[in-house]
Amino acid sequence: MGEERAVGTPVLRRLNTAAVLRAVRERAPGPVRLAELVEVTGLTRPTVGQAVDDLVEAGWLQQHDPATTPRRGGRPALRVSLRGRAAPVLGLDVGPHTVSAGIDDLAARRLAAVRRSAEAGPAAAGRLLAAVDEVIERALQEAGLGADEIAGLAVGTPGIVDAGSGRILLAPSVPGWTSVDLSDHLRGRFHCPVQVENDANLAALAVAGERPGHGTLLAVQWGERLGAGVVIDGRLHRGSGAAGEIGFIRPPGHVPETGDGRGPLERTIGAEAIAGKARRAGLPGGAPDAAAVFAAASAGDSTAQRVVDDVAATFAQAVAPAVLVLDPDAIVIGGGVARAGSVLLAAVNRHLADLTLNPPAVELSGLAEDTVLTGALRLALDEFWRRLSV
Amino acid sequence: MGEERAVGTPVLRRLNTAAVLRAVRERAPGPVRLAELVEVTGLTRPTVGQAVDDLVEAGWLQQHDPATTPRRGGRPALRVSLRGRAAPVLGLDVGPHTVSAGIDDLAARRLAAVRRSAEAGPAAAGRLLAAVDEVIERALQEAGLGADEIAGLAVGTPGIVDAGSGRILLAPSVPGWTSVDLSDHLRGRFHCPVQVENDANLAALAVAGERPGHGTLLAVQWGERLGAGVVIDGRLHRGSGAAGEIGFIRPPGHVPETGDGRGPLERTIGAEAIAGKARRAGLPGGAPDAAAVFAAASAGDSTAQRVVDDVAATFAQAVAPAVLVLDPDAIVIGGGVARAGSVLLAAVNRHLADLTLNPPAVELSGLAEDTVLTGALRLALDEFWRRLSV
DNA sequence: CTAGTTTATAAACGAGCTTAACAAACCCTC
DNA sequence: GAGGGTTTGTTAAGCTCGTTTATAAACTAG
Repeated sequence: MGEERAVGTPVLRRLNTAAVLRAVRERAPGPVRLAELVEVTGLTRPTVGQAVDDLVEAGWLQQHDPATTPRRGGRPALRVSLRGRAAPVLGLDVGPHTVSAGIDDLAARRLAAVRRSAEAGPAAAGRLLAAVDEVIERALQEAGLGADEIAGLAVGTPGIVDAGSGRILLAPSVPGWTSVDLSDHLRGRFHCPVQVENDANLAALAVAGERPGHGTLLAVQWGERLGAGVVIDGRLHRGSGAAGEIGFIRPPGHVPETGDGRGPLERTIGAEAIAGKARRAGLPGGAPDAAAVFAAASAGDSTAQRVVDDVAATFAQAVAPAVLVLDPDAIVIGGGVARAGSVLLAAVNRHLADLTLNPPAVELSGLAEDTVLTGALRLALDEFWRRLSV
Repeated sequence: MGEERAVGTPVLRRLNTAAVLRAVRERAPGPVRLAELVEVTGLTRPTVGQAVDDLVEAGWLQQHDPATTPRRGGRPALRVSLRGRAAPVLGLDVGPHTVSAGIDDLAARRLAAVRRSAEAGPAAAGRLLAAVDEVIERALQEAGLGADEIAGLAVGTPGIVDAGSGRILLAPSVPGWTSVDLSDHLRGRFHCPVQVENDANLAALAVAGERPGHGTLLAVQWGERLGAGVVIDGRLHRGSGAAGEIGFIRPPGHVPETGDGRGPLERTIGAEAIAGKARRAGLPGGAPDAAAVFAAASAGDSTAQRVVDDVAATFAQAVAPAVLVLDPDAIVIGGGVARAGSVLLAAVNRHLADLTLNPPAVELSGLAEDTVLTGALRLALDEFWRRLSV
């Protein structure tokens, strides 16, 4: 730790080269004129030239043909861009039913995306692991890459993950999953940094990536299960490892056990519980699912509206203390329930305004199915760049 | 923003000088041999010599008389130490009833500490401001310093403070306080960085300073009012400005308004409310205050024990959602109620264990009355060092 | 008083950035 | 198509800084 040895002129070179690389990255994926880099970095032309030469040599950047540069009435500029293929990263989303893999290049361009379902049930852990290996293989093939070329890897999984070892400590939704050392398994195949992270946390990272600027964000994944991730100034907050587990908040009143490892709030306002509430409230139309309830509420059905309001109130009361302590700029709701639309949003906003000092903006996530995968790729990329600049 | 211009060899000098200063600071307040600095920083002897010369010249360090160095069988070493007086910082704690000021030197040695009471009531804001000016004057006198020598200033005040402007947005406990621009007032007298911060946040910073290492800490101030500060990896979490306002968490059940701006949780388990609960429960001994209730509970009185358990349960239920989201390593309770001792602690621990996945260590703060002042001085010092290394 | 140890000083060297002058390549106008 | 204007690239001199290496200083132990 604290290795800051030998601060001589070579360190300057490293610093400046890193600054140039960062500047190119910020303008990715398009090519950048060297003169532009001079302006942006504040370095002088010879310095930038030297750094670019080094970076091209090392494979980080690629020169563009001067013939193709747009003319602006002077000597044609040299242009460079990130050579994305130089360090692709692999992301994985290991869900209880689905496993997906994606590969992004340095500039966050998607090189491959593969998805595969895996049946649940007994021995699910084993099947999941096999599915993981398969999607990895297919993704590598699709991108035309070997495992050794991968520069970073991040995996999203349900459950609570130990930050240090990467071991999964608690994963009620996948039987046997805690006894699989996923991190170790992957490290056997890849010789790059491997990060295992809770899926809701990665989703939060993906959501934060969509939002401009920094600040505090609470990103809720609301489906059958209920989880959240906290992102502060672009960085994931892990707490002592289990941050964001809002599914285990206990709402007022008695919540019957289900024995499937779900938390009290999940059992009260998870997608399944919402359908149950509607059924008990006598919503016409047989056995509705959560989506049907929200649709009915949107259409004006007063029974459904009461159910939605009840759900929103419970949610707001459950998270209000966390909102008061964390004071996030926004709460973004994703997951299956997020497709509910504005009915739910308005109700949550209304209740939260009543329960907090500084009600955050409550929004629905605009991200589609691949949220966790996107977050995993983002984490892998972030880690990669972080290592570069240290 | 992003000014990183002109990265030439002079930057190296700045970097290395800063590294030397940091190394000296880490060994404060004792003097350090130059040879030791060479070893610690990894720089070479001539470089360290140059940096030390510069720092002595600029007044940051002072040389020690070689005659006084302990002999170790060789040429006597040059030794330097922080010249604390070079940049003292001023801390203020503006409470509703008491105002205190403190001055620390660079090495966090206390140079002055002054306290003064200010009566509440109408026109309290004006009297407070006068008291602030007075304690500042006396502290400066006590330390033998002029206002221009102060290198940093931080103020703790009740209420919610806007991070950008330093304006106080909400302060129910001091009438008229929001219309006083404290930050502006101080900036008129001092030409150093001025930070205004919520008092509970500063207390949290002080508590965090007492704890080794990093991690997530929820520091609760529990007295008549109830507030908290969140410290993550040594840095204060401000959220959008009002983080930690646990007094406004709404516990289950109806909480009558009192119209004095206190939040629902404060009205339920604040010091005054605890006494009220005991009175209503029929605790013998007339009109007890909170301390008496805790004392009776410790002594074995079952009525008092029921009250304490009720209070602890309410507290635990209120903060459990925040604990699940934040997953702090510890909750430290300070303020008047903290003097309750292990009765309260045990009860809170018990209830929290039942309501969270990963129950944090609940502890009592070891800090005395000056918690907020200590935090203010710490914030001012942190800011000062932060500015130096940028 | 000499040997050994620890520390400080000074000069030579090398790496890196900056300045400044100059060259290249292109557009436009006459 | 020749020359001026513009943007960009190239090169060499000069400066700052850290490192290396050799040498001197100051002290203790025996």
